Amino acid sequence: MREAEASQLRNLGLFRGLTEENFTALLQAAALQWVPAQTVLLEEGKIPDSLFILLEGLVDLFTRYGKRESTLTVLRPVRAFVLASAVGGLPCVQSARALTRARILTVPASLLRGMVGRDPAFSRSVARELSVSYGCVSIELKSQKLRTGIERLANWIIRAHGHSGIGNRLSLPFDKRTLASRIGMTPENLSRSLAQLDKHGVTVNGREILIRDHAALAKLAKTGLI
Amino acid sequence: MREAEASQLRNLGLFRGLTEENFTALLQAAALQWVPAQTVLLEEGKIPDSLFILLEGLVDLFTRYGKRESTLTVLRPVRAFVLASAVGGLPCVQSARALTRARILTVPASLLRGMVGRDPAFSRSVARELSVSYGCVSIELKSQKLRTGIERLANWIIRAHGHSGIGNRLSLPFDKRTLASRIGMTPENLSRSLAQLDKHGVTVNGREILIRDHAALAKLAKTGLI
DNA sequence: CGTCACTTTGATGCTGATCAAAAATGGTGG
DNA sequence: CCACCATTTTTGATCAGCATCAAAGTGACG
Repeated sequence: MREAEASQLRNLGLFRGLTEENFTALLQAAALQWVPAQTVLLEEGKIPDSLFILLEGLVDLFTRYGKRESTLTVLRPVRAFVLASAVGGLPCVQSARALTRARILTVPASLLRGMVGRDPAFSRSVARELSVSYGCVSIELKSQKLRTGIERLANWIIRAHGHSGIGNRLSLPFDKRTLASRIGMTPENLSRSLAQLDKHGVTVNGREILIRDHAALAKLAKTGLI
Repeated sequence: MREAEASQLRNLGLFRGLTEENFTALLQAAALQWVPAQTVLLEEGKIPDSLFILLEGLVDLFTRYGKRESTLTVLRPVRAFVLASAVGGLPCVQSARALTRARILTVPASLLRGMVGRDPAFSRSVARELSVSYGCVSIELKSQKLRTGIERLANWIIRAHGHSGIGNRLSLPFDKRTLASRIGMTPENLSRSLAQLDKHGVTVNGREILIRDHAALAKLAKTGLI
């Protein structure tokens, strides 16, 4: 593992409280790999035997229902995932696949469960991380129940701009089909909604998004509510 | 506190691993009360200074968005809630109100946070409880994104029948307006959907539900998927 | 027995899904 | 560098699901 990666891991909320000794043990037991795009990392319903940590690339957490499919969220580095299942020993509630080529670290779940019992600081971190995840899914659920498609889109753009925008510009990190699924609409409707955003201060050109009028967009998104 | 209540608490997954000493300390610091129906217990966005435990009655976890409102879930006893916010020290992502007269125990969040650091068994329980909650919300989100209204209704009936059905009968535990909001539809549509269920082996009469053909209902709900 | 809240029913319209097909895009090999 | 192909995206037409509005029916309770 590269130096930079180890220090990124160390700074991850989840591992910051870990003793040096436990952190070293964790790195010893962990496996590092590059996986190609579209690699399925784990499947819904299975109990994972590892915790996954995304170091580079994007990972899609999705679910299937018959022949329909929906992406629940797209993870960016550096981020641990399936923590709830790995620590709780519970079946995964979603599947995961690499959306791009991705660098993944896997840590044996048994090791983690042991550490949670022994290292109080770590168990606090785990509880905190799970709390944050819980909050994120809840917010997503609220968004799905209370907002219309274009409102969810506006919100997504504002949040995406918040972490990867440059000036008043934003470049879509993945294709529109995935974005549509992420937001909870069909690709056709996403296309139409993006066109509609012109009336709300946003210009779209391919994957490039220009936020001409941030206030108008925020008004559509009803930022502040929820 | 009554004997029965204390033992119910002791058997709650969250507290089962607690040392006798810590459990006693927790009871010492806790406050017990009856609250009337409609009491707002906590509001979205605030950091709760207590963990709540529902001992009797029903509690509605809901959210507002402008003038719209949606109930995210209805809790039954015995169940702890806002654990994520209380332990993580994070703002609540939903509001809570008593749906009926309810018996509520509150435990200072500071006490809990201390225990999470000191008692490894308890921190494991917290992590497990949070994992389960995370799973529940995720399943709810998937249901919302992938199922139609009547499918969600069928699923709700099957699950409700699972925990409070008697024979092939089920009595709605709260009014239809709340159920509609819980499932994610309008009261009008719930009414129509309930009527439609007749074609799927379910007879509805007021709050009484008769499942004539469990297989047909399960087929509609597509149990097994997800 | 009247009032009030809840529920049902009907009519109508919007939001978003589906189907079909054209247009744009991006990658590949000649 | 260009032509070709596959894939993604857009556009248009149509349809289903669901919300909204209005009004009638039902039931609980003082």
